[in-house]
Amino acid sequence: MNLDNLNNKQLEAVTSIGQPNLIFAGAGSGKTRVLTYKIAYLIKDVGLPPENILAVTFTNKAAQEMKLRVQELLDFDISSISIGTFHSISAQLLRKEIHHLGMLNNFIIYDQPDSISVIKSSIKDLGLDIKQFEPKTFKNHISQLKNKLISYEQAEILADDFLSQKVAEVYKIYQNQLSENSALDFDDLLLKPLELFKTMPNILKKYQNKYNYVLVDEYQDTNKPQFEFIYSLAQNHREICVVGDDDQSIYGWRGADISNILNFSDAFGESKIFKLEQNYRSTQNILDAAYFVISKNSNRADKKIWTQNKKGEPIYIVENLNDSIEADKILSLISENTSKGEYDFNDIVILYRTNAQSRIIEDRLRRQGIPYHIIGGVKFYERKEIKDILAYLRLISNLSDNVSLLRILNFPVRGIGKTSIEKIIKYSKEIGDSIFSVLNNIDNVNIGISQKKTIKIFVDKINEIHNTIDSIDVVDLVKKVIHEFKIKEHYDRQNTSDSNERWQNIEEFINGIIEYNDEKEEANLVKFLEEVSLLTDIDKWNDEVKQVTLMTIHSSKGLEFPIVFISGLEEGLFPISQYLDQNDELEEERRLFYVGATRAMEKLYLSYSKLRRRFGAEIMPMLVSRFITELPEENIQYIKSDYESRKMNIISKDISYKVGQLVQHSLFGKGKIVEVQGEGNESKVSVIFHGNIRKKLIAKYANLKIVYE
DNA sequence: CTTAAATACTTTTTT
DNA sequence: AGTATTTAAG
Repeated sequence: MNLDNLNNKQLEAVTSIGQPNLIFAGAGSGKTRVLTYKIAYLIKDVGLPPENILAVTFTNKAAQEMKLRVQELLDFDISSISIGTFHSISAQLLRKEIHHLGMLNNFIIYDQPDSISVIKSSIKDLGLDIKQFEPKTFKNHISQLKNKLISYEQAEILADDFLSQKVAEVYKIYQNQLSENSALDFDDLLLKPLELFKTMPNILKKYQNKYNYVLVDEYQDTNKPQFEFIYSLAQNHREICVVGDDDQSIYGWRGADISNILNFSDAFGESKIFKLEQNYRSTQNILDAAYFVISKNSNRADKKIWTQNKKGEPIYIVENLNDSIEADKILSLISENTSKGEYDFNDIVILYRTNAQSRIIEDRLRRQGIPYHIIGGVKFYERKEIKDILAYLRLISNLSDNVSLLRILNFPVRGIGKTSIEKIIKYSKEIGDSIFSVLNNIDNVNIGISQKKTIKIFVDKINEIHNTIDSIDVVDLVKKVIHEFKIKEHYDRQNTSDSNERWQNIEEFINGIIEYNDEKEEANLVKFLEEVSLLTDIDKWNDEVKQVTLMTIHSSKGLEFPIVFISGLEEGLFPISQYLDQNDELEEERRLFYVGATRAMEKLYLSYSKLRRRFGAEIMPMLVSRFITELPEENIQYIKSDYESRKMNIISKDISYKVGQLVQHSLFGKGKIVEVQGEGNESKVSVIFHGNIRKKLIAKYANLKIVYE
C-alpha cells in the first residue's frame, strides 16, 4: 500500500512487526495517522484478517474515526475489526462469556450515580450514618481497591484501620448487591474479563488466538486491569503496538499507572522503541510555551518536540477583575476572531479545570446568541427525566435490577410512599428474593389495599412489556413505556418551563433511539442500553456544526482546535488547591496544562480573574497561576479586559494622589502619603501608617481611599 | 401520601 | 447559584 504520506519515523513505526512496539508520540506528532496506517498495513500488506486485530482507543468517537480512516485506506470491508474503548471491548466480550462466571449475559451497566445509590444502601445496611460515611468517598475507595485488583476478601485482610475495615465491609455488601441485581459497574467491566481468563483458560486461549495483533492508543493513561487485559492477550505472540506520551498522563487519580509505559519493555520483553517528535499541529510559540511549563517537571524524561510551522502569534494573557468579566472578555475575543470570517465558531474551544466554571461562560454565550455546545458536566443520559425512562427500560430488560425498579416504583407518583417501599425492601431482604418478585406476590407484604392494587397494575404492565421484548423493536418499546405509564401526562400536568424542557429532552431521547434503530442492523434493547451506558458526550459530538465548544481539559485530550482559550488560570483553581504543595499531583496539573496548551493550532489565550465567586456567595481574591508567570516574556502578550481599562481610566482621571494627603487602607488603616511616583491609578505611593509603618503601594491594587478632614 | 417550603451542600478531573 | 435532601403543611 501507499505509505508516502508518512515521515521516516512514522514509516518505521508503521512497518515494524515481529516484536513489541512502543511509540512515544509527542502532542500533535501524528500518532492517529500512525495507528490507522499501521492497521491498514497489517491488513493489506501483512495479510492479517480484520477480525484478528484489536485496537483500543480512549473514546468511542476516536474508535469510530479510526475505523472510518482505516476503511478509507482499504478497498474491502473491515467491519469485523475490533476497535473500541477498553470498556466497550470488555462489555462485548462479557455479553458472550459472562455466563461462565454465573452471571446473566444481559447484565446491566451501572454508572456512577447508580453505583453510589447501591453503596448508600450498603452503608445504611451496616448501620452507619451516611453523613459521617459519605457514599461518594466509599465509592472512590472501593474503586481504588478494584483498580489495584484487590477483592473484598483481600481488602478485609489488608484493612489495618477503622475506615479501611468499613470500606471492606461496604465493598462486600456492594459487590453482592451488584451481582443480585445482575449489574456491573465500570470497574467490573475491566475486572470480569480478567477473572474469566484466570478461571477459564480455554476462553483465554480463544481470545489469544483471535487477536493476533493488539494496538493501544493513549497508553500512558492505562491502569492495572487494562494492562493485565492486553498482557493476557498478547503475552504469547508479543504482537503488540502501544502509543503514548508520558507528558500527557493526566489520569493518575483514576488509577492510571505511568509505569505501564515506562516499563513496557520489562513486561513484554525486548521491544522496538520509536519516538515521534515532529509536531504538525501548533505554532512554534505555542510549543515553546507548553515546553516551558512541562520542563519544570522533575519526574520526566527530557524531550522537546519541534515543528517546521511558523512562529505564529504570541500567547495572549488575559487579566480580568472577576469571573463574569472574564466571561465577557472571552466572548468579545471570540467575536473579534469570527467577525471577519477568518474563523468559525467550531474552530474555537474554551477549556477549564472544573466543570463548574462552564456555567458563567455558558450564560454569556446564551445571552449573546452564540451557538455553543458543552461536553461533560451533567451528561444527557444522567438527566433525571432520561434516567427515569432508562430505568423503565432497564427493569424491563432485567427484572432483577432493583436500583432501576426503586427509581420508578413511585414515578410518576402513583401513591406508593416511603413506608410501603420500606416494607417491601425489608420483606425482599427477609426472603432473599429480588424486589420485583416480591411485587409479583405483593399479597404477602403488609401494606395498604390501594397500594397493593396499584402495584398489581404496575407489575402486570411491566411483565406484559417484558414478554414482548424480542418481538417489537426498541422504538416501539420506548413509546409503549411512555404511553402505558403516562409519562407525557405527568409533565403536561406540571406545565412549567422546567417540566416542558424535561419533556423536550425525552423527545430528543426518543429521536436518538429512532436514529440508533435505523443505523444499527441488530438493534435490540440490551445493546441499546449498553451503548447508552458507555457513550460519552464526546462520542456524540459533531465537530462539523458551527458552534463553540466548552469542555474540561481532561475531555480535550486527543483533540485539536485552531483557537484555544484556557480560563481560570489561578493558583488554587489551576493548579487546583489541594495540590499546591504535593509534588506528584502538582506535576500532573502541569501535564494537564501541557495537554490543554498543545490542543491549540494557531492561537492560545490564557485568562484569569483576580476575584472569583465560589459557591455563589463568597468572593475570593485569586493570584495568577504559576503556569502563566513561568512563561517566557518573549512568547506572550498581555490583554487587559475592556471593563478593567475603562474603569482604570475613570479612576485615574478622578483620583490624583498628593504628598501630605490622608488615606485609608483596608488592612493598614489610616496613613499619610509621603511620596508619589507616576500618575493616577498606575502611580506608586509611599504611605506612613499608624505606628510609623512605611509601605510602598501600587495605587490600583491598594484601593486607597482619600480621607478628607 | 403529596406538595411546597426550608435547609444543606456543592467544586477536581471520567470510563 | 443551583441542586439535592429534609421537613412541614395539606
